[in-house]
Amino acid sequence: MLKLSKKAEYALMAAKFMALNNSSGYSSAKEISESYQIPYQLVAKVLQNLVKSDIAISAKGVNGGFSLSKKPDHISLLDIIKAVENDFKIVDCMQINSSSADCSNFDCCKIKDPLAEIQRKIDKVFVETSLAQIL
Amino acid sequence: MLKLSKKAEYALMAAKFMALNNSSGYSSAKEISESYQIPYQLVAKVLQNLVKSDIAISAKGVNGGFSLSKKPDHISLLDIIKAVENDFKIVDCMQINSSSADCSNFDCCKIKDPLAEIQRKIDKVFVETSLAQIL
DNA sequence: TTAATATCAGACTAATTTAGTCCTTTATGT
DNA sequence: ACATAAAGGACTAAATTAGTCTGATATTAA
Repeated sequence: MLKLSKKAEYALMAAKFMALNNSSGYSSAKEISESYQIPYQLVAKVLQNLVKSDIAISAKGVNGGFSLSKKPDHISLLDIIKAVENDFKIVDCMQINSSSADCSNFDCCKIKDPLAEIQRKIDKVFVETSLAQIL
Repeated sequence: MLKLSKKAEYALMAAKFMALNNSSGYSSAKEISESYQIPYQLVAKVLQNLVKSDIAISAKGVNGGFSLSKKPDHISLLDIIKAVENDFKIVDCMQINSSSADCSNFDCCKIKDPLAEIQRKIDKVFVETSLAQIL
């Protein structure tokens, strides 16, 4: 537990691939899938998520593919991970608008506030590391 | 994802309970389960794990239960979490003795080393927070 | 204008992990 | 003896994650 999902891993790898191969135009899902041995359909989904989050741009058709929309040092690991994960929280009640409907311990929980602080520190780790730093 | 397990949450809550009720001798699994609305069997397991990791001591029989073996400021959140989780790693290959048998990307993975650094920072967050700080 | 390539998108299935339960045994105090 | 409580293992249920399938749309090149 406290594990990154495969989607998050693949997103980081795909982003790295695009950063390294930026000069040669678009990188296709197939290319990335083959060179990193990642299931094609999965990495394709992940790349689409990156596009939706404005981390990458895409081009359809022959010679199409994906390309980063920003410089690697302007993309944090948190940007990338949040593009593919809908909840990057150590406990459910860290979600915005969380209430007692989401957690049976909501009202009697004694560790919420300390965990919020932990959450903040973890976010910080991922915000402070840029894609450029993992190339 | 990147979520703490319920076991980890319950372990933190149970540890906090024991810290707060230290003066009144042993805290039983039943007591903790009822006051925090945690399934009895689960918190019992978690408490047994804390004993195995020398974070708590136990006493069987009437008036028995569990009690912290150290002062709260000498117990880190990582101590508590590791007592109930066997892998507190953001990716599988951070496990000791990990090899290409555990990850199909082991050899071609380009994000291993950077993630190891992230892992180190996350561990630091949990090591540096003591049980005393969440009371 | 047809064929090939590639993204987009959603539903679906399979696999794995996590959460929770049940049952039996062992120990201890009254 | 009896009630209480931890120890421990096997098991089931629920939820999440990983991966697949199918079809649509857009673009380039022959």
